[in-house]
Amino acid sequence: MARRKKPDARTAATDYSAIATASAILDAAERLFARKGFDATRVKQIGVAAEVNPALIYYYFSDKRGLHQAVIDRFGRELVGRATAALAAAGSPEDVVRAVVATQSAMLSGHPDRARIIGRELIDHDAEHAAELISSLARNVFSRLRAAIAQAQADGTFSSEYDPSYAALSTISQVIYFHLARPIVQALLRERGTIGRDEETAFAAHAAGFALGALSGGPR
Amino acid sequence: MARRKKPDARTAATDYSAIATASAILDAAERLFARKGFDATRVKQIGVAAEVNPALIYYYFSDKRGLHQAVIDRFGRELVGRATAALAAAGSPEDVVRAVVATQSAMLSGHPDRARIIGRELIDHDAEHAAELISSLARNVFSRLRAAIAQAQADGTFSSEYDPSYAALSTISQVIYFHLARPIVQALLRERGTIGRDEETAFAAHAAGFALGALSGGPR
DNA sequence: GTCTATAGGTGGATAGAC
DNA sequence: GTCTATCCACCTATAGAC
Repeated sequence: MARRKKPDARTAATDYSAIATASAILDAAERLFARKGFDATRVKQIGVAAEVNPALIYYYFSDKRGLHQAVIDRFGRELVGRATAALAAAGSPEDVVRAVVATQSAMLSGHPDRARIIGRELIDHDAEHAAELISSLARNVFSRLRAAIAQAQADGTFSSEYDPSYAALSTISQVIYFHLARPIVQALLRERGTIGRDEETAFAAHAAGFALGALSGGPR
Repeated sequence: MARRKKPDARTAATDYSAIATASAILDAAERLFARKGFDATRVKQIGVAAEVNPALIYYYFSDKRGLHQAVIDRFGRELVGRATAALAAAGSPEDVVRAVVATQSAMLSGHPDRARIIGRELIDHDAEHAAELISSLARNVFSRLRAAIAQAQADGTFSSEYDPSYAALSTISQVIYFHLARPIVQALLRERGTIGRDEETAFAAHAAGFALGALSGGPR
Protein backbone atom coordinates (compact mmCIF):
# COMPACT_ATOMS: atom_id res chain seq x y z
CA MET A 1 0.00 0.00 0.00
CA ALA A 2 1.31 3.45 -0.88
CA ARG A 3 2.55 5.80 1.77
CA ARG A 4 -0.28 7.91 3.16
CA LYS A 5 -0.24 11.36 4.64
CA LYS A 6 -1.26 11.36 8.27
CA PRO A 7 -4.85 12.63 8.16
CA ASP A 8 -5.64 15.81 10.03
CA ALA A 9 -8.52 15.28 12.43
CA ARG A 10 -9.48 18.93 12.30
CA THR A 11 -10.31 18.89 8.60
CA ALA A 12 -13.51 17.54 7.12
CA ALA A 13 -14.36 13.85 7.29
CA THR A 14 -11.95 11.46 5.58
CA ASP A 15 -13.06 8.22 3.98
CA TYR A 16 -11.25 5.31 5.60
CA SER A 17 -13.33 2.55 4.04
CA ALA A 18 -10.54 1.53 1.64
CA ILE A 19 -7.99 1.04 4.43
CA ALA A 20 -8.57 -2.26 6.20
CA THR A 21 -6.67 -1.37 9.36
CA ALA A 22 -8.35 1.98 9.78
CA SER A 23 -11.76 0.43 9.19
CA ALA A 24 -11.14 -2.22 11.81
CA ILE A 25 -10.13 0.48 14.28
CA LEU A 26 -13.25 2.50 13.49
CA ASP A 27 -15.49 -0.53 13.94
CA ALA A 28 -13.99 -1.44 17.28
CA ALA A 29 -13.98 2.16 18.46
CA GLU A 30 -17.62 2.63 17.51
CA ARG A 31 -18.64 -0.36 19.61
CA LEU A 32 -16.55 0.59 22.60
CA PHE A 33 -17.28 4.33 22.61
CA ALA A 34 -20.98 3.52 22.31
CA ARG A 35 -21.02 1.02 25.15
CA LYS A 36 -18.64 2.55 27.66
CA GLY A 37 -18.30 6.16 26.61
CA PHE A 38 -15.27 8.12 25.45
CA ASP A 39 -13.44 8.51 28.74
CA ALA A 40 -13.97 4.97 29.97
CA THR A 41 -12.72 3.45 26.73
CA ARG A 42 -9.00 2.69 26.71
CA VAL A 43 -6.99 3.12 23.55
CA LYS A 44 -5.41 -0.24 24.33
CA GLN A 45 -8.83 -1.90 24.41
CA ILE A 46 -9.67 -0.52 21.00
CA GLY A 47 -6.45 -2.00 19.65
CA VAL A 48 -7.17 -5.39 21.16
CA ALA A 49 -10.77 -5.41 19.91
CA ALA A 50 -9.65 -4.41 16.42
CA GLU A 51 -6.80 -6.95 16.52
CA VAL A 52 -4.42 -4.16 15.68
CA ASN A 53 -1.45 -2.65 17.47
CA PRO A 54 -2.71 0.27 19.58
CA ALA A 55 0.06 2.52 18.31
CA LEU A 56 -1.55 2.37 14.88
CA ILE A 57 -4.46 4.35 16.24
CA TYR A 58 -2.12 7.32 16.51
CA TYR A 59 -0.81 6.70 13.04
CA TYR A 60 -4.21 6.79 11.33
CA PHE A 61 -5.99 9.20 13.65
CA SER A 62 -3.97 11.89 15.30
CA ASP A 63 -5.17 11.03 18.79
CA LYS A 64 -8.06 9.55 20.76
CA ARG A 65 -10.28 12.55 20.14
CA GLY A 66 -9.55 12.42 16.44
CA LEU A 67 -10.63 8.80 16.35
CA HIS A 68 -13.81 9.68 18.17
CA GLN A 69 -14.57 12.44 15.71
CA ALA A 70 -13.97 10.05 12.83
CA VAL A 71 -16.46 7.59 14.32
CA ILE A 72 -19.11 10.30 14.59
CA ASP A 73 -18.41 11.53 11.06
CA ARG A 74 -18.69 8.10 9.50
CA PHE A 75 -21.90 7.39 11.35
CA GLY A 76 -23.34 10.78 10.48
CA ARG A 77 -22.67 10.39 6.77
CA GLU A 78 -24.58 7.12 6.69
CA LEU A 79 -27.46 8.47 8.75
CA VAL A 80 -27.97 11.61 6.69
CA GLY A 81 -27.54 9.70 3.44
CA ARG A 82 -30.20 7.16 4.29
CA ALA A 83 -32.62 9.74 5.63
CA THR A 84 -32.42 11.99 2.58
CA ALA A 85 -32.79 9.02 0.23
CA ALA A 86 -35.90 7.82 2.04
CA LEU A 87 -37.43 11.28 2.04
CA ALA A 88 -36.74 11.81 -1.67
CA ALA A 89 -39.12 8.93 -2.44
CA ALA A 90 -41.92 10.21 -0.21
CA GLY A 91 -44.92 11.88 -1.88
CA SER A 92 -47.79 12.93 0.37
CA PRO A 93 -47.28 14.42 3.84
CA GLU A 94 -48.51 11.15 5.28
CA ASP A 95 -45.77 9.38 3.34
CA VAL A 96 -43.20 11.79 4.76
CA VAL A 97 -44.26 11.00 8.33
CA ARG A 98 -44.12 7.29 7.65
CA ALA A 99 -40.78 7.57 5.86
CA VAL A 100 -39.14 9.46 8.71
CA VAL A 101 -40.30 6.97 11.31
CA ALA A 102 -39.39 4.00 9.13
CA THR A 103 -35.89 5.38 8.51
CA GLN A 104 -35.31 5.96 12.20
CA SER A 105 -36.28 2.38 12.88
CA ALA A 106 -34.24 0.98 10.00
CA MET A 107 -31.15 2.79 11.23
CA LEU A 108 -31.54 1.72 14.85
CA SER A 109 -33.12 -1.73 14.70
CA GLY A 110 -30.64 -4.37 15.67
CA HIS A 111 -27.95 -1.72 16.25
CA PRO A 112 -28.10 -0.74 19.91
CA ASP A 113 -24.68 0.89 19.63
CA ARG A 114 -25.96 3.44 17.16
CA ALA A 115 -28.71 4.58 19.49
CA ARG A 116 -26.08 5.05 22.16
CA ILE A 117 -23.85 7.09 19.92
CA ILE A 118 -26.72 9.44 19.21
CA GLY A 119 -27.69 9.52 22.87
CA ARG A 120 -24.18 10.30 24.01
CA GLU A 121 -23.77 13.09 21.50
CA LEU A 122 -27.06 14.62 22.57
CA ILE A 123 -26.06 14.61 26.21
CA ASP A 124 -22.31 15.22 26.11
CA HIS A 125 -20.96 18.74 25.68
CA ASP A 126 -24.16 19.84 23.98
CA ALA A 127 -23.30 17.62 21.03
CA GLU A 128 -20.44 19.83 19.93
CA HIS A 129 -18.80 16.94 18.11
CA ALA A 130 -21.95 16.24 16.17
CA ALA A 131 -22.79 19.85 15.37
CA GLU A 132 -22.37 19.27 11.65
CA LEU A 133 -24.46 16.10 11.76
CA ILE A 134 -27.28 17.76 13.61
CA SER A 135 -27.42 20.83 11.41
CA SER A 136 -27.44 18.51 8.42
CA LEU A 137 -30.30 16.50 9.88
CA ALA A 138 -32.13 19.71 10.70
CA ARG A 139 -31.89 20.90 7.13
CA ASN A 140 -32.60 17.59 5.41
CA VAL A 141 -35.00 15.79 7.70
CA PHE A 142 -36.58 17.80 10.51
CA SER A 143 -37.48 20.84 8.46
CA ARG A 144 -38.95 18.70 5.71
CA LEU A 145 -41.04 16.79 8.22
CA ARG A 146 -42.29 20.04 9.69
CA ALA A 147 -43.00 21.42 6.22
CA ALA A 148 -44.99 18.29 5.32
CA ILE A 149 -47.05 18.66 8.49
CA ALA A 150 -47.68 22.34 7.82
CA GLN A 151 -48.71 21.57 4.25
CA ALA A 152 -51.19 18.92 5.34
CA GLN A 153 -52.59 21.38 7.87
CA ALA A 154 -53.17 23.86 5.07
CA ASP A 155 -54.87 21.10 3.05
CA GLY A 156 -57.09 20.23 5.97
CA THR A 157 -55.71 16.67 6.13
CA PHE A 158 -54.07 17.29 9.53
CA SER A 159 -55.51 19.31 12.39
CA SER A 160 -54.29 22.92 12.41
CA GLU A 161 -54.39 23.04 16.17
CA TYR A 162 -50.87 21.65 16.48
CA ASP A 163 -47.71 23.67 16.30
CA PRO A 164 -45.93 22.00 13.34
CA SER A 165 -42.53 22.01 15.06
CA TYR A 166 -43.95 20.48 18.23
CA ALA A 167 -45.81 17.87 16.21
CA ALA A 168 -42.61 16.98 14.39
CA LEU A 169 -40.83 16.56 17.73
CA SER A 170 -43.58 14.34 19.10
CA THR A 171 -43.35 12.21 15.98
CA ILE A 172 -39.61 11.63 16.04
CA SER A 173 -39.34 11.24 19.80
CA GLN A 174 -41.05 7.85 19.86
CA VAL A 175 -38.67 5.56 17.99
CA ILE A 176 -35.51 7.17 19.34
CA TYR A 177 -36.82 6.82 22.87
CA PHE A 178 -37.76 3.20 22.28
CA HIS A 179 -34.19 2.37 21.31
CA LEU A 180 -32.45 4.68 23.75
CA ALA A 181 -34.41 3.87 26.87
CA ARG A 182 -34.05 0.12 26.55
CA PRO A 183 -34.08 -0.52 30.31
CA ILE A 184 -37.36 1.36 30.71
CA VAL A 185 -38.88 -0.28 27.65
CA GLN A 186 -37.89 -3.65 29.05
CA ALA A 187 -39.56 -2.83 32.35
CA LEU A 188 -42.79 -1.92 30.55
CA LEU A 189 -42.77 -4.89 28.21
CA ARG A 190 -41.27 -7.35 30.64
CA GLU A 191 -44.00 -9.93 30.12
CA ARG A 192 -42.89 -10.28 26.51
CA GLY A 193 -39.35 -11.34 27.33
CA THR A 194 -36.34 -9.95 25.51
CA ILE A 195 -36.94 -7.32 22.86
CA GLY A 196 -36.04 -8.51 19.37
CA ARG A 197 -36.08 -6.95 15.95
CA ASP A 198 -39.69 -7.99 15.41
CA GLU A 199 -40.67 -6.02 18.49
CA GLU A 200 -38.67 -3.06 17.21
CA THR A 201 -40.38 -3.02 13.82
CA ALA A 202 -43.77 -3.54 15.43
CA PHE A 203 -43.19 -0.47 17.57
CA ALA A 204 -42.12 1.57 14.55
CA ALA A 205 -45.40 0.69 12.80
CA HIS A 206 -47.27 1.69 15.93
CA ALA A 207 -45.36 4.97 16.23
CA ALA A 208 -46.25 6.07 12.70
CA GLY A 209 -49.90 5.21 13.29
CA PHE A 210 -49.91 6.98 16.65
CA ALA A 211 -48.48 10.18 15.20
CA LEU A 212 -50.81 10.13 12.20
CA GLY A 213 -53.75 9.40 14.46
CA ALA A 214 -52.94 12.45 16.56
CA LEU A 215 -52.29 14.64 13.53
CA SER A 216 -55.52 13.62 11.77
CA GLY A 217 -57.87 13.75 14.73
CA GLY A 218 -56.52 16.81 16.55
CA PRO A 219 -55.55 17.32 20.21
CA ARG A 220 -57.77 16.77 23.27
CA MET B 1 -21.80 17.08 65.43
CA ALA B 2 -21.65 13.53 66.77
CA ARG B 3 -19.30 10.97 65.34
CA ARG B 4 -20.89 9.20 62.40
CA LYS B 5 -20.31 5.73 61.12
CA LYS B 6 -18.89 5.75 57.62
CA PRO B 7 -21.89 4.88 55.43
CA ASP B 8 -21.69 1.75 53.33
CA ALA B 9 -22.36 2.55 49.69
CA ARG B 10 -23.58 -0.98 49.04
CA THR B 11 -26.52 -0.73 51.42
CA ALA B 12 -29.77 1.02 50.64
CA ALA B 13 -29.92 4.77 50.16
CA THR B 14 -28.85 6.92 53.09
CA ASP B 15 -30.34 10.34 53.81
CA TYR B 16 -27.60 12.97 53.78
CA SER B 17 -29.88 16.01 53.81
CA ALA B 18 -29.09 16.80 57.47
CA ILE B 19 -25.33 16.88 56.88
CA ALA B 20 -24.32 20.16 55.27
CA THR B 21 -20.98 18.94 53.95
CA ALA B 22 -22.40 15.80 52.41
CA SER B 23 -25.25 17.75 50.83
CA ALA B 24 -22.85 20.22 49.27
CA ILE B 25 -20.83 17.34 47.85
CA LEU B 26 -23.97 15.72 46.44
CA ASP B 27 -25.11 18.97 44.83
CA ALA B 28 -21.77 19.58 43.16
CA ALA B 29 -21.43 15.97 42.09
CA GLU B 30 -24.91 15.95 40.56
CA ARG B 31 -24.08 18.98 38.41
CA LEU B 32 -20.71 17.67 37.31
CA PHE B 33 -21.70 14.05 36.70
CA ALA B 34 -24.66 15.30 34.66
CA ARG B 35 -22.65 17.71 32.54
CA LYS B 36 -19.43 15.81 31.97
CA GLY B 37 -20.23 12.22 32.84
CA PHE B 38 -18.84 9.98 35.55
CA ASP B 39 -15.41 9.25 34.09
CA ALA B 40 -14.66 12.76 32.93
CA THR B 41 -15.49 14.26 36.32
CA ARG B 42 -12.51 14.58 38.66
CA VAL B 43 -12.95 14.03 42.35
CA LYS B 44 -10.88 17.15 42.89
CA GLN B 45 -13.31 19.18 40.76
CA ILE B 46 -16.21 18.03 42.88
CA GLY B 47 -14.38 19.17 46.00
CA VAL B 48 -13.62 22.56 44.51
CA ALA B 49 -17.18 23.04 43.26
CA ALA B 50 -18.59 22.03 46.65
CA GLU B 51 -16.02 24.23 48.45
CA VAL B 52 -15.00 21.22 50.48
CA ASN B 53 -11.76 19.32 50.86
CA PRO B 54 -11.77 16.50 48.28
CA ALA B 55 -10.65 13.99 50.90
CA LEU B 56 -14.00 14.42 52.62
CA ILE B 57 -15.64 12.77 49.66
CA TYR B 58 -13.98 9.53 50.75
CA TYR B 59 -15.06 10.12 54.31
CA TYR B 60 -18.75 10.46 53.54
CA PHE B 61 -18.97 8.20 50.51
CA SER B 62 -16.67 5.25 50.32
CA ASP B 63 -15.34 6.15 46.89
CA LYS B 64 -16.21 7.88 43.63
CA ARG B 65 -18.67 5.17 42.61
CA GLY B 66 -20.37 5.34 45.99
CA LEU B 67 -20.87 9.08 45.54
CA HIS B 68 -22.32 8.50 42.11
CA GLN B 69 -24.73 5.92 43.47
CA ALA B 70 -25.79 8.34 46.23
CA VAL B 71 -26.52 11.00 43.61
CA ILE B 72 -28.71 8.60 41.65
CA ASP B 73 -30.49 7.43 44.79
CA ARG B 74 -31.28 10.93 46.01
CA PHE B 75 -32.58 11.94 42.60
CA GLY B 76 -34.60 8.75 42.27
CA ARG B 77 -36.32 9.17 45.62
CA GLU B 78 -37.54 12.63 44.65
CA LEU B 79 -38.65 11.53 41.19
CA VAL B 80 -40.64 8.53 42.37
CA GLY B 81 -42.12 10.48 45.26
CA ARG B 82 -43.42 13.27 43.04
CA ALA B 83 -44.73 10.90 40.41
CA THR B 84 -46.69 8.73 42.82
CA ALA B 85 -48.14 11.81 44.56
CA ALA B 86 -49.30 13.25 41.24
CA LEU B 87 -50.84 9.95 40.17
CA ALA B 88 -52.66 9.49 43.47
CA ALA B 89 -54.69 12.63 42.72
CA ALA B 90 -55.62 11.57 39.19
CA GLY B 91 -59.13 10.25 38.57
CA SER B 92 -60.09 9.44 34.99
CA PRO B 93 -57.66 7.78 32.52
CA GLU B 94 -57.40 11.13 30.75
CA ASP B 95 -56.31 12.66 34.03
CA VAL B 96 -53.66 9.98 34.44
CA VAL B 97 -52.20 10.73 31.01
CA ARG B 98 -52.14 14.45 31.76
CA ALA B 99 -50.68 13.89 35.23
CA VAL B 100 -47.83 11.74 33.95
CA VAL B 101 -46.87 14.24 31.28
CA ALA B 102 -47.20 17.18 33.67
CA THR B 103 -45.01 15.47 36.27
CA GLN B 104 -42.33 14.71 33.72
CA SER B 105 -42.30 18.34 32.73
CA ALA B 106 -42.36 19.62 36.29
CA MET B 107 -39.37 17.46 37.17
CA LEU B 108 -37.32 18.44 34.14
CA SER B 109 -38.30 22.04 33.41
CA GLY B 110 -35.48 24.38 34.28
CA HIS B 111 -33.30 21.46 35.39
CA PRO B 112 -31.25 20.37 32.38
CA ASP B 113 -28.93 18.39 34.66
CA ARG B 114 -31.71 16.08 35.70
CA ALA B 115 -32.52 15.11 32.14
CA ARG B 116 -28.87 14.35 31.63
CA ILE B 117 -28.65 12.18 34.71
CA ILE B 118 -31.52 10.10 33.42
CA GLY B 119 -30.06 10.00 29.93
CA ARG B 120 -26.64 8.96 31.15
CA GLU B 121 -28.06 6.21 33.30
CA LEU B 122 -30.04 4.85 30.37
CA ILE B 123 -27.03 4.77 28.10
CA ASP B 124 -24.18 3.96 30.47
CA HIS B 125 -23.96 0.44 31.79
CA ASP B 126 -27.57 -0.30 30.83
CA ALA B 127 -28.73 1.74 33.80
CA GLU B 128 -27.46 -0.85 36.24
CA HIS B 129 -26.93 1.81 38.90
CA ALA B 130 -30.50 2.96 38.51
CA ALA B 131 -32.04 -0.49 38.48
CA GLU B 132 -33.95 0.16 41.68
CA LEU B 133 -35.18 3.53 40.42
CA ILE B 134 -36.39 2.06 37.15
CA SER B 135 -38.19 -0.87 38.69
CA SER B 136 -39.82 1.53 41.12
CA LEU B 137 -40.94 3.76 38.26
CA ALA B 138 -42.17 0.72 36.36
CA ARG B 139 -44.32 -0.34 39.29
CA ASN B 140 -45.59 3.09 40.30
CA VAL B 141 -45.87 5.03 37.08
CA PHE B 142 -45.54 3.10 33.82
CA SER B 143 -47.83 0.25 34.76
CA ARG B 144 -50.47 2.63 36.09
CA LEU B 145 -50.34 4.65 32.90
CA ARG B 146 -50.72 1.49 30.85
CA ALA B 147 -53.58 0.31 33.09
CA ALA B 148 -55.36 3.65 32.67
CA ILE B 149 -55.05 3.39 28.88
CA ALA B 150 -56.31 -0.18 28.88
CA GLN B 151 -59.24 0.80 31.07
CA ALA B 152 -60.23 3.65 28.76
CA GLN B 153 -59.99 1.26 25.83
CA ALA B 154 -62.43 -1.07 27.58
CA ASP B 155 -64.74 1.91 28.20
CA GLY B 156 -64.58 2.92 24.57
CA THR B 157 -63.04 6.31 25.44
CA PHE B 158 -59.72 5.41 23.76
CA SER B 159 -59.25 3.45 20.55
CA SER B 160 -58.65 -0.25 21.17
CA GLU B 161 -56.40 -0.50 18.15
CA TYR B 162 -53.34 0.52 20.15
CA ASP B 163 -51.20 -1.80 22.19
CA PRO B 164 -51.50 -0.20 25.65
CA SER B 165 -47.79 -0.62 26.42
CA TYR B 166 -46.76 0.93 23.12
CA ALA B 167 -49.21 3.78 23.63
CA ALA B 168 -47.76 4.41 27.08
CA LEU B 169 -44.25 4.53 25.59
CA SER B 170 -45.32 6.97 22.88
CA THR B 171 -46.87 9.17 25.54
CA ILE B 172 -43.87 9.38 27.84
CA SER B 173 -41.27 9.62 25.07
CA GLN B 174 -42.23 13.15 24.09
CA VAL B 175 -41.31 15.26 27.11
CA ILE B 176 -38.17 13.29 27.95
CA TYR B 177 -36.96 13.65 24.39
CA PHE B 178 -37.70 17.36 24.40
CA HIS B 179 -35.44 17.87 27.39
CA LEU B 180 -32.79 15.35 26.46
CA ALA B 181 -32.32 16.20 22.82
CA ARG B 182 -31.80 19.88 23.39
CA PRO B 183 -29.47 20.35 20.39
CA ILE B 184 -32.04 18.84 18.03
CA VAL B 185 -34.91 20.75 19.60
CA GLN B 186 -32.90 23.94 19.22
CA ALA B 187 -32.29 23.16 15.56
CA LEU B 188 -36.00 22.65 14.96
CA LEU B 189 -37.12 25.68 16.94
CA ARG B 190 -34.20 27.89 16.04
CA GLU B 191 -36.39 30.75 14.84
CA ARG B 192 -37.71 31.13 18.38
CA GLY B 193 -34.34 31.78 19.96
CA THR B 194 -33.25 30.15 23.19
CA ILE B 195 -35.61 27.71 24.82
CA GLY B 196 -36.98 28.91 28.14
CA ARG B 197 -39.29 27.47 30.75
CA ASP B 198 -42.32 28.91 28.98
CA GLU B 199 -41.38 26.95 25.88
CA GLU B 200 -40.91 23.83 28.02
CA THR B 201 -44.35 24.09 29.61
CA ALA B 202 -45.93 24.90 26.27
CA PHE B 203 -44.48 21.72 24.84
CA ALA B 204 -45.73 19.69 27.79
CA ALA B 205 -49.26 20.94 27.17
CA HIS B 206 -48.88 20.03 23.51
CA ALA B 207 -47.55 16.55 24.35
CA ALA B 208 -50.54 15.68 26.52
CA GLY B 209 -52.93 16.88 23.83
CA PHE B 210 -51.02 15.01 21.12
CA ALA B 211 -51.14 11.73 23.04
CA LEU B 212 -54.80 12.13 23.94
CA GLY B 213 -55.62 13.05 20.36
CA ALA B 214 -53.99 9.87 19.11
CA LEU B 215 -55.59 7.74 21.81
CA SER B 216 -59.08 9.12 21.23
CA GLY B 217 -59.06 9.12 17.45
CA GLY B 218 -57.21 5.89 16.76
CA PRO B 219 -54.23 5.16 14.48
CA ARG B 220 -54.00 5.83 10.74
C1' DG C 1 2.97 0.43 7.88
C1' DT C 2 3.70 -2.14 12.03
C1' DC C 3 5.68 -2.96 16.51
C1' DT C 4 8.29 -2.27 21.19
C1' DA C 5 9.57 0.35 24.86
C1' DT C 6 8.95 3.97 27.59
C1' DA C 7 8.34 8.77 28.80
C1' DG C 8 5.31 11.90 31.01
C1' DG C 9 1.39 13.07 33.38
C1' DT C 10 -2.81 12.43 35.96
C1' DG C 11 -6.12 10.90 39.06
C1' DG C 12 -8.18 7.90 42.66
C1' DA C 13 -7.36 6.68 47.07
C1' DT C 14 -5.09 6.40 51.81
C1' DA C 15 -2.24 7.47 56.00
C1' DG C 16 -2.00 10.13 59.59
C1' DA C 17 -1.68 14.90 61.89
C1' DC C 18 -4.76 18.07 63.97
C1' DG D 1 -14.63 16.02 60.94
C1' DT D 2 -11.20 18.35 58.29
C1' DC D 3 -6.81 18.85 55.98
C1' DT D 4 -1.96 17.80 53.98
C1' DA D 5 1.07 15.00 51.77
C1' DT D 6 1.88 11.33 49.05
C1' DC D 7 1.70 6.72 46.96
C1' DC D 8 0.85 3.98 43.16
C1' DA D 9 -1.58 2.36 39.28
C1' DC D 10 -2.66 3.43 34.89
C1' DC D 11 -3.29 5.70 30.61
C1' DT D 12 -2.18 8.70 26.56
C1' DA D 13 1.14 9.60 23.45
C1' DT D 14 5.78 9.51 21.23
C1' DA D 15 10.44 7.96 19.78
C1' DG D 16 12.54 5.04 17.09
C1' DA D 17 13.70 0.16 15.34
C1' DC D 18 12.27 -2.81 11.69
